[in-house]
Amino acid sequence: MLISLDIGSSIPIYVQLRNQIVTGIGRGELKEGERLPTVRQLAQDAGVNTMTVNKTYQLLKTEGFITVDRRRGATVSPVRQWDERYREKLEAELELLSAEARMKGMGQGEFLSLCEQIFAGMCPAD
Amino acid sequence: MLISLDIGSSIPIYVQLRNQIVTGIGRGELKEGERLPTVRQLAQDAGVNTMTVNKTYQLLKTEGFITVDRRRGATVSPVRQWDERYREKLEAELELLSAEARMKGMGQGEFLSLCEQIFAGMCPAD
Amino acid sequence: MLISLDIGSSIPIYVQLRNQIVTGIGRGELKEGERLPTVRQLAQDAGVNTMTVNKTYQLLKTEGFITVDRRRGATVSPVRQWDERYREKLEAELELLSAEARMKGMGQGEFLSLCEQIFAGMCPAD
Amino acid sequence: MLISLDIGSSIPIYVQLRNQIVTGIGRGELKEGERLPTVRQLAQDAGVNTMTVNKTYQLLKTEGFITVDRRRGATVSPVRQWDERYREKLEAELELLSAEARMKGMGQGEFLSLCEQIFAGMCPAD
DNA sequence: GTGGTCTAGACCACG
DNA sequence: GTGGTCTAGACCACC
Repeated sequence: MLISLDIGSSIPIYVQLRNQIVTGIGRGELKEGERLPTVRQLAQDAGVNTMTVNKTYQLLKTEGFITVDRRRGATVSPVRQWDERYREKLEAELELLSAEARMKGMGQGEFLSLCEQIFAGMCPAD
Repeated sequence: MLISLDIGSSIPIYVQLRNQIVTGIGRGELKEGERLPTVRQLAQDAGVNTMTVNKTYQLLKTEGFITVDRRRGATVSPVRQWDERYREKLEAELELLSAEARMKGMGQGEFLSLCEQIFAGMCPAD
Repeated sequence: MLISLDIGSSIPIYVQLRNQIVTGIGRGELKEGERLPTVRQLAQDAGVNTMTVNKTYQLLKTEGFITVDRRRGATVSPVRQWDERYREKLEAELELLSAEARMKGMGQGEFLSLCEQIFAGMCPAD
Repeated sequence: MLISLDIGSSIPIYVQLRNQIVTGIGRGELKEGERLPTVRQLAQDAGVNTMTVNKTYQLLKTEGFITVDRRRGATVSPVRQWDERYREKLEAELELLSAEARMKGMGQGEFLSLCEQIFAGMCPAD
């Protein structure tokens, strides 16, 4: 998995890391049950402080995306059924993206085909 | 337009305001050329400082969503064609949303029908 | 003379007007002794308040670029010798432009040929 | 780097600061990758509020002249190739300066030698 | 330690 | 009456 951070972005580094790992899992680069790099390893690869990676793993654990075991390290959790709060959050974010796309002159067909292309293209193995 | 802020959210107030205004425009509650509330008015309605609203308007102006005129205040800009940077930003955000949806157990059909429902439902007048 | 204002620019309208008139004179579209439009005429053409145009003419008068006569209206003043204050102002502005050009990756040759092209091209009649 | 502000100037303080920093970089007093003073430090040195300096840094960041890193503060960005919008802005400003110089009785030779002297003299190390 | 955000209140330029 | 700027001082997130 390749990590590319955007220093100078307003998004905190630990959130950028979290997003890249989530995307990596979605893409199938990291599969269910597979181990994530150790905190120290990832910190070295990404060139950041171990505290930062630690925060990322704690966040992913809280969100239910990974399991942290003292012996086996961090592993990808199995897929779970969504809850109502997630659904609302997703809808709000899609609404914002849709509004922006409209204001940038993007039509419905184009927007939806992009959504399909990206969702379908993430994980060809599925 | 109703404004609801989540104090205590990690998202800065001026970004929350920006998002709500963008969504409001996308929904058709604010149309092209229409005036936004004055800085002071919105500040009072939302219960925040004028500088916070000012920051929001500056951001929207930089993004090309509104025009700020010394005489008439802020108005909704006409739709513009997107550029490459926006496209990349949109793709990255959709990829992240798709990955999260997958990991929450959401299938492609469900995800896409949600996208369509939200995009189509924004602005019934179109 | 064509006037094009950029509403939403941080530059005040009366300064934009002043700049366009100065550029117009430099280009030779307005010659020494020639009359400028009346305040009301220019205000109508540019779609601004007469007070704004008035302010522009007062500024140009203060700078010595035009003469305002109650009977003949505003006319372009003859060329004058520069003073030390103008020289310093010009140098400061050129230094800023040079610094920006350098940081945008522009070389000396390119910068100077642009200067020459613009200065020479302004007023072919000279 | 020495900062000298003109209180009472119509140019906002945060723009004056921006201009002086840009000129400083152009002069070679601040080199690529070098750190700028912290917001608080510069605020104290210049005798202005931290928010004013903050605004300056935000502006420089938006313009691509500096990078703001949560860890190391602000650093001078590497030189980038200019885009079309910058070119147009530069041309408009040079046209205005040329017109003013003409009306002040400055000849082409004198104007161009001044341009050369200033551009060449900025950064002797190059 | 850094920058980022926010407030309350003030003053000013612009039109 | 509009937005733009600035201050003084505070608190917070991030690393």
